[in-house]
Amino acid sequence: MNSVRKALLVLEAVADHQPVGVSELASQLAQPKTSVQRALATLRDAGWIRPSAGERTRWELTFRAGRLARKAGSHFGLREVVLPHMEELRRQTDETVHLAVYDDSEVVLIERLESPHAVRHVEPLGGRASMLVTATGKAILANLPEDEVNVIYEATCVREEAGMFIPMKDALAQELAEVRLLGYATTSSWRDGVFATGVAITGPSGNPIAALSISTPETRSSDESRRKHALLLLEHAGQINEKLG
Amino acid sequence: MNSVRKALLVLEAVADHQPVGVSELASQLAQPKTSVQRALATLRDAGWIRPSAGERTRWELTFRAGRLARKAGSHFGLREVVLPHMEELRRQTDETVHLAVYDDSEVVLIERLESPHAVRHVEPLGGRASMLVTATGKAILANLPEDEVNVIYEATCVREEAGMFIPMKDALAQELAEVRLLGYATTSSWRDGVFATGVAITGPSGNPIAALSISTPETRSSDESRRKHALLLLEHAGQINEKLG
DNA sequence: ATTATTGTTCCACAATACGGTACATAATAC
DNA sequence: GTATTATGTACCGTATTGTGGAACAATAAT
Repeated sequence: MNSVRKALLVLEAVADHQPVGVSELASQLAQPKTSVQRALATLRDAGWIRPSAGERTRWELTFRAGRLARKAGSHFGLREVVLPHMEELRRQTDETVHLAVYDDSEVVLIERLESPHAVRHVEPLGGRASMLVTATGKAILANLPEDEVNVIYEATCVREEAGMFIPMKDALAQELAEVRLLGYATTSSWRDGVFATGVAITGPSGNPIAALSISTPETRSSDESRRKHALLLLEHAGQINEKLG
Repeated sequence: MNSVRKALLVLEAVADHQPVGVSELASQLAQPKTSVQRALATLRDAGWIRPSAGERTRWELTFRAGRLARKAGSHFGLREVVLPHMEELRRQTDETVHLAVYDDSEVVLIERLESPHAVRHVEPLGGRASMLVTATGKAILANLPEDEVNVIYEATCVREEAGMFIPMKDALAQELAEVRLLGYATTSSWRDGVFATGVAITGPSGNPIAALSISTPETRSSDESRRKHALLLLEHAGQINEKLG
């Protein structure tokens, strides 16, 4: 189904450049204008894109992808199961609680409950981050087979954004072993002045599908609070895994 | 491009039933098993779905749709532009601030900053609601041409969930006229005990693409706070529209 | 043991996606 | 002002490609 492939590529190209016209897309994708036009018409008929007002037809996404996204990375409505636990975690800690899934060698923040404190750590929803340095990312990595970890490691190196810290391969392996032992991951090297603790959420298959984390400003972080956060996360993750199983 | 249409239907069916097998999908969609299987293989190759572990092959979504969704309803990164204003609004009001887009005759909550108060209004991200009774929905409707409003009205009536309040058509028209005059919409008939004020965000084309709202428990709501919220929203919406233009 | 259901492969047929060419309109250059 | 490029859209004959019935092995239900 070549046409499907092309149509999906067109869809993603529209997402990246919206609002955008046929010709620009065609040159971007190195495809004949006619083919792109056909794909656009089909995607419009299917309700995934719409022409924005104006003389020259510019294409933009509808929210149809959003309907899917709500369910992506979540068998059985991950969010519905996890959200109550996130509320409880915040109540118990008064700190910011994050839920992230992994996609394309990165973690993606899909839900967040914020600390009530004036000083707090805020990340944008939908934001992406390296798996090698975040608490959520390392918690997930620790539950993946070694070869997949390697793939992700390489992919992260390739991406290699400026100023990004990438741990040595053996240092990472050692840390992941420790994470497996403890059951949770921590980081203070992701955002300056933020200490985070994370645990993986594994579906019924045992594969990690998401991770929960608690972030605190280092000024509010102590040995005691770190222990408390780790314990709470482990407890809730256990209950969540139970519910998903 | 019939195949594209079918593939997209399969994709959405997978989203609705994941994890799900070929046969169930085929009967669900009333399509020959072979066609569905072909579509699944293509979607897998394209990276939109993956087989979940297990003997019998069950299909589930990857997070690829999520990548699109982040950009849906937002040319020029709507969220990036709006988020700082939401932060400022919450700082100024200490109340919950919502950002919603509209899709398929409903409003969808895509970003939320919560009130620091113990008593606060919390809606789930990605949640959907009628446009006819929400502050965000009415703010958007007031900026749409009359015929589109009618389409949405009819669609909402058809959906007709149990216990859902649907205003009379002329009452709605009158209210929307008032919203156009004031520039903002209010509601207290959406969630019991919650008063909300909303304004539309119109892109460069003048079409409404999203809406901002402030929600407060009625116990904390007064004539003064309502005036304040409306003014702040209008001010910020103006600045946002400026930036988008 | 028997039956129903599932995921998967094969294949001949024709439907349909393909992309070159063409045309009209709107920005741009001169 | 005209000339020129770039853009969105329509047409059309060819063969590439998607189509769905039938058959298969393997599991689950009876």
